[in-house]
Amino acid sequence: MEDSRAADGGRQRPTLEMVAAEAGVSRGTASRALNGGHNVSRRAMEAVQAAATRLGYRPNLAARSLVLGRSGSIGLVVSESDERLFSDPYFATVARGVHAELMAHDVQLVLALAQTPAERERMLRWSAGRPLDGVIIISVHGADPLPGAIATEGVPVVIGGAVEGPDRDIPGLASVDADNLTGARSAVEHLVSRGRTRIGHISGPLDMVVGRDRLEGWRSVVSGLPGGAPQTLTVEGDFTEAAGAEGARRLLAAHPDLDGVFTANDVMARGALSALQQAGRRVPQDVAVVGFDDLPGTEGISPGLTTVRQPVIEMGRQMARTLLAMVEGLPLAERHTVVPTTLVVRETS
Amino acid sequence: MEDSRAADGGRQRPTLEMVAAEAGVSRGTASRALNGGHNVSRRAMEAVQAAATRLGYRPNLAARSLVLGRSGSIGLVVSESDERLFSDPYFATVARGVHAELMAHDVQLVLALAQTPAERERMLRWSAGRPLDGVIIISVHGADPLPGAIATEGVPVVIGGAVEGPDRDIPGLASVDADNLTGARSAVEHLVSRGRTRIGHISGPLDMVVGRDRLEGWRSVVSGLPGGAPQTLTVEGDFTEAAGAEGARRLLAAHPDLDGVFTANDVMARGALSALQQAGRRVPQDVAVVGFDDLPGTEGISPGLTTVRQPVIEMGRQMARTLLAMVEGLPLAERHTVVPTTLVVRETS
DNA sequence: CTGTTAGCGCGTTCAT
DNA sequence: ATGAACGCGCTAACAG
Repeated sequence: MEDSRAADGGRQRPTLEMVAAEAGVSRGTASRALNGGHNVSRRAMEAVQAAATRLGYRPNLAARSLVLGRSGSIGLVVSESDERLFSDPYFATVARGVHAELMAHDVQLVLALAQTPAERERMLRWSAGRPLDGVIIISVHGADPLPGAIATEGVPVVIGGAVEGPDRDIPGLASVDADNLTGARSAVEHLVSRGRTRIGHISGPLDMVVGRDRLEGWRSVVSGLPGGAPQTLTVEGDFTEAAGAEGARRLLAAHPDLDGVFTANDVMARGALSALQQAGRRVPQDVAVVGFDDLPGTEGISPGLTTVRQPVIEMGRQMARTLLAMVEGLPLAERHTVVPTTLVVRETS
Repeated sequence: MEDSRAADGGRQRPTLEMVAAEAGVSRGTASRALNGGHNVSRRAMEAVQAAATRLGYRPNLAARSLVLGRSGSIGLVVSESDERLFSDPYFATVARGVHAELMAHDVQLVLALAQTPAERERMLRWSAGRPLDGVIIISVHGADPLPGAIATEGVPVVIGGAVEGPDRDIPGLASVDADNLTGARSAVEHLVSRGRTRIGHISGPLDMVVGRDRLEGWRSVVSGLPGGAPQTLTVEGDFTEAAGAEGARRLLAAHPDLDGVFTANDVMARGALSALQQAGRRVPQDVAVVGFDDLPGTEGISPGLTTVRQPVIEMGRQMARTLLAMVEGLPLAERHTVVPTTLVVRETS
């Protein structure tokens, strides 16, 4: 098979062996010259680099991974429908933070989707094969077994969001989350301080920890109010604008005297805002609104929205930093990081 | 180093060798048993599978890629800012089509971003290292050298969009595009048939072929109208809603008698729609509007919008099919595919 | 049907 | 500073 050629009608891809031959050195020297260049004479160095350029040499990453036990790339896996992935600015913002940190460390970021059970199974098999040095998983619903399963395969995992249950104790699994409970409380307390007494909540999906945490924050404050925290003051949403609008309508129907709304994210706040206005309510005079997120670059989404800011880009960076540390085998100061939030008061409250 | 252990505090990851030993067969037999199972006795088959399960064996993908010369995954690279990637439903839709087709062929899809020059350089180096069997590139701006460069490295490339210039002749590079010229013409001709005579165009980025093609389609029809196709009837947009609104305002300012607008995509149409209404124009009575795309699931974006439908999901599938064929080394019927569009008339015209 | 062997391309000892 | 040799984990080709 001396004559085996690539399917691309070209000649055989140059290997390190060929570069070495071209440069008149051994493969070992060529390898050293190309990485770091320690213990290599100037002459050899230059000869190798010239040969590599001349031949258009590109190191085969599979071979390198095999010997190094590392691929130099990490994955961002999203357990979410592609619609939401591409429509909710939250994902883009996390990705931006992760991306920024990884670029600084010269590691390649790949995004992958794992929506259906079949895909999650495939994702497990795939990542267990170690094409990635580690994975960041965001938007975890329910008691999703995927993160724990991947971590158990020996692949470091960082979850964007909180981790409950036994997964917390898996050594190869870390997390970065905002302090949703405190953040939600600050939002509702702010509404209370503004004299609001009938405060509804449009929650996130209740199969997500983030949804339950923000709901709990709301409840803990509202339950201290005269009217208490009846079921009817809460509507479950799914973080989409449509859910925000629908939620506001339902709250209004159940409580015409509604004077405040806390939504679990800003996208739903936008939906609520337009529904409230369509219902003839003035914001904030009749009903005050507070959201959650305050993502950079989304001022256009809901101008003047009072909201709870979580530093999403920085959280993304933190996820990446944590993961890289785990890949290096470094000890972590804390496996489960909680980041504080900030209330940002604007015109809607 | 007999005792080298993984950093995850666990024992050595099981290799095929260990599975074979556990099953009491040779590595060759174990390999055959695990893939396809040809020429393997029932007994051996079962023993190997049992051993693999017992040990929690996961094949090392790097090793497999190295010998097979194939990774079993392909990349979708987006030359776009993460904001647009995540905000324009077009990308999600292409991704859905690509994804669907790849899943059917059991190949893993990975998304990667290549925005800045530095990132594009890194992307070239990375893909040349063959971690991917092929690459689909969408949203190509200007005379981007990246696709051609990757193809020249022997990695099959399919471009989502048109290809101009010398890249068309690179054997390892194919493309799938809508018939933008004809599509745009049909949109404008439709407006003309509705009696419109003052038809403006809000274009896509003119550094993209798709932007220029749709503009040209508009021009070819409008230039035959009494008023001709003056510069002022065109505004360059960037496919965002804000650009659509701004574009409509500028068109209105230059041509108060504007009675039709063709936008290069539906997202901009939405922006234009609200700007027109804010300016007191009724749609379609005063100004008729036609967009481009008609992506599934976006009825909520611009209800009742007349538009030029391009079958984006199917185009995504076609990109994947084409790429897979190239990876297999199969001959292509046509390297540069052009897909027809359909005018969909609704209430805005 | 099965075991043995030969690489895939590369980084890294270990001598020199 | 350099070359020779080894092995990463796996599949395929070859004998049996």
